[in-house]
Amino acid sequence: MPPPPWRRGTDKPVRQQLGVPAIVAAAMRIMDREGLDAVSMRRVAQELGTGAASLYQHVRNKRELHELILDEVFRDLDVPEPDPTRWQQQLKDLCLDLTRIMLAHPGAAKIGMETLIPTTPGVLVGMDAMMGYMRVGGVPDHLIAKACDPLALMGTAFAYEASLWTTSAAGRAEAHRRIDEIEAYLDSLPHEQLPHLTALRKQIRDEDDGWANFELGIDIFIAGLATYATR
Amino acid sequence: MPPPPWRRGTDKPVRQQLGVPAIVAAAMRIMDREGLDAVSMRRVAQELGTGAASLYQHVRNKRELHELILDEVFRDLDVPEPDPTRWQQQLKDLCLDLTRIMLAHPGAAKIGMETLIPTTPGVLVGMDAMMGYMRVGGVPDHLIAKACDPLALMGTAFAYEASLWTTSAAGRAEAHRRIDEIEAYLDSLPHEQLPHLTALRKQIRDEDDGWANFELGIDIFIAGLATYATR
DNA sequence: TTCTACATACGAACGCCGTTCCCGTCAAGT
DNA sequence: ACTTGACGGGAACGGCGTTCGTATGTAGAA
Repeated sequence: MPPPPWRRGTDKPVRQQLGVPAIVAAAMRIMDREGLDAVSMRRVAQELGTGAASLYQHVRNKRELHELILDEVFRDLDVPEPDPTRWQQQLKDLCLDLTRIMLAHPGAAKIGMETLIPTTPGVLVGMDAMMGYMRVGGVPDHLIAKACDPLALMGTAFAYEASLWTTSAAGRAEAHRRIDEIEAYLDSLPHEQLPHLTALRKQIRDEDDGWANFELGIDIFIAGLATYATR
Repeated sequence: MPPPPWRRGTDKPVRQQLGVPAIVAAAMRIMDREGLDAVSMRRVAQELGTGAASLYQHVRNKRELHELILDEVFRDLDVPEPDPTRWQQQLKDLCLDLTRIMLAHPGAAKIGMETLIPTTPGVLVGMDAMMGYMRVGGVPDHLIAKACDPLALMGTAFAYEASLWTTSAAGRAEAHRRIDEIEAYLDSLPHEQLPHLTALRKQIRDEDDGWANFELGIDIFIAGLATYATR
């Protein structure tokens, strides 16, 4: 039973109850629906029915808000216990999963690239798991510290690139326009210019499936890594 | 003999001679000095002593201007003839060189990441060379088309990340602050949480040299690629 | 119960941004 | 000499991140 109207202090509804979780949730809603560029302080505030200034009580600045989104996304990562007999598969799965969750929230990958060293808990859990797989696989410690970075970078960078054109129909159209441009350019050139690009035109056009492409990239890297393993 | 002063139409000097090369040169000057974010239409126009609107006669929009910068940067790449006996070294050198020139102009890497598929001549020359090395190395054609992408992506992504903190003292300080944050966080946790991250703390802190790190990443990838080569 | 102090909410404003409109001006073609 | 069309650039539109100052609801003190 609601309180009678005359007891309400104001005709305005109850004062907004802001808070970090509400803000992050709103931001993610906007990001998934309209893309990362739409996640501005003003737009998020609007989503919550308030003004931009209010957000600064809970969040230092836009960058911090973005990092909070990234953390939220990483919480979807699940990390099985390392198993020495199939560490390569596990490592690969983790990389693919990492990329998958970023693609599930286009925009997250961009945040991942822009954030120097993500320090939020969700991200650290993922890093720890990745290191674990390499350790049980017998990759030397000094190598792990160095290999972790490019591996995570590959996943993030791929997700970033993919989200550029996967998201919108406009992006996809743009990509095809670009490929056509290149083909036209190749045609306009004497054949001895750019011979390899010319020879591989077919393969490039066929290779439409970016994901298989990426999966292979990870395979290659892990194959290289296994070369260095001692066990 | 110059015309007498009273014959001049205005006291202003001769009409500005704009043009794409002048604009790109000015933009690069600003980028190298103040970073990519400072390369705004207004700022570039100011550098040329004119208004922002004037630039739109020569350049479709800001994105196109950025791509022109990227092309200019890629012109610094030099590409030796492929040599079947040392294709791996050549491939590695190209990747490193690619990354080096991007690091020489911080901001270029960000453009490279943001640009869906760069179609400018300078970039295509680099791609062609990369494919050439793999072909003489006996990497199967269908694989080349797929491997080229992640390889270029690794270089670009690394240069991007590196330029985030290499450029300014502020960035470097930020990076160290982040590492300290992580260490403090690890200390505050029960030991069984994040065990691998904890175990590798030393290696992570020591590994200060990002470049060696990246070089190793490329090595690993090429080692993996050689696994697939038939010759 | 009334008053006070404090944390929070938020309108307004500052100085940026990309882009477009529109008009003045100059140079080349007729 | 006149016309025309391409180019330069001022002003304006709508949006941005962030800060300042003030209003407001609440919790604790008197």
